[in-house]
Amino acid sequence: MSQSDKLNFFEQVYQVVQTIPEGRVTSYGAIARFLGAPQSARMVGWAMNASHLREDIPAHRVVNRLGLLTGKHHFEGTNLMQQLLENEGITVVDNQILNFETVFWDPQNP
DNA sequence: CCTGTGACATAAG
DNA sequence: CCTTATGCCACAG
Repeated sequence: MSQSDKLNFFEQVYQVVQTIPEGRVTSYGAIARFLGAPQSARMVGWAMNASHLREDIPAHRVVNRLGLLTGKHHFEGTNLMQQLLENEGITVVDNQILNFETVFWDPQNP
């Protein structure tokens, strides 16, 4: 293997995001760390920004480490991200996920 | 090639 | 609680 042994960073992010089960969420840092770049969480966010180019990317399940819906403005409307999360049984108040640690899903420790 | 930008994380004051 | 600053890397222009 020479060229495809290492997938693009974006692809890796999408792979992980698609693995997030319903009713669960994860953080950019957790994904970055899973990919071996704990200090490159921004790349995850950047990948999510381009997630609209992909399908089946539940970006609403990815929030920052505080459980804050920092990227909700990238969804249509003003509360679509929250609606999607609540639709999966996640409670969101003031753009923040309640019981974040309870619904948190670690790609390295499912 | 260089610069700006970004849905983050962490540290410091 | 707040704002700054730094690191990290990919991409657009």
